[in-house]
Amino acid sequence: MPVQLNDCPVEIVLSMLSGRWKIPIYRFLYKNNKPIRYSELQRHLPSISKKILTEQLRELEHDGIIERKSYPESRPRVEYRLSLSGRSMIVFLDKISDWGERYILSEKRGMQQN
Amino acid sequence: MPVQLNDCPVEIVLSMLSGRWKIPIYRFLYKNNKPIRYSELQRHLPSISKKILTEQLRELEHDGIIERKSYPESRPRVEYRLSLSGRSMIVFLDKISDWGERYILSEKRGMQQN
DNA sequence: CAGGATCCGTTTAGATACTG
DNA sequence: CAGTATCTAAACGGATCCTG
Repeated sequence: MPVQLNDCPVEIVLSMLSGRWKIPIYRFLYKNNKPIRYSELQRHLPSISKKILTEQLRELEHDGIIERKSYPESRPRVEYRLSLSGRSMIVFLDKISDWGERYILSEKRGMQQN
Repeated sequence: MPVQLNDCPVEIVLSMLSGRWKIPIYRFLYKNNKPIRYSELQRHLPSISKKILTEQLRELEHDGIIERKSYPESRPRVEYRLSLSGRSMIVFLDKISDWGERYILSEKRGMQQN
């Protein structure tokens, strides 16, 4: 039997963001703030394979962070964008970023208290 | 060649917290707010093996989140506690927790806008 | 007591080829 | 265009036994 993820909200949220490409995908969708095509994501993340891109998008969609809309035209088109709740993650992502910048600076200075 | 982790601070910080037991360990050290022995951690995390516990502690120590102090007495004793910078992670961990609680509530209500 | 060493199954990422 | 399917390799977590 697998060890179940406990019910700590932090662990649940972190697990939703764990995946090699989820933050890069998030950042790209956040910055552009409009529906983005599958092929645009692929072009923007040069070293990702289709299998992985699709996998990460499916997981983000399953967790309600992004929304997917398919336009089955002669040239099939699929667009992704952040959901409202996904977009609201920025409140803590910004805090993480701030902490990270400080941490990285401290490291470079040799961790002198600051 | 491994794909390098890019220089996004969010990715760096999240990678420091990725590991099955890092948040549970963090929470225990944070809550107690004093040096905690290896065996206490082990008792508090019943389903963790020594190998994994040691691994996760080493990584947290390497990333400057916790500090390790060894007392080589007749009965060897090792204590762990959060570093100052580790303890300061609480500012974003609390935000993640808040977001998670809201997200979980929304999920239970069926994602009605809120 | 607090590990280290070894082995092993699962998960994750990636390369490549094929398809509606 | 936007995926599947298949295969391989590396990372991760865990069980078990050994040790200063």
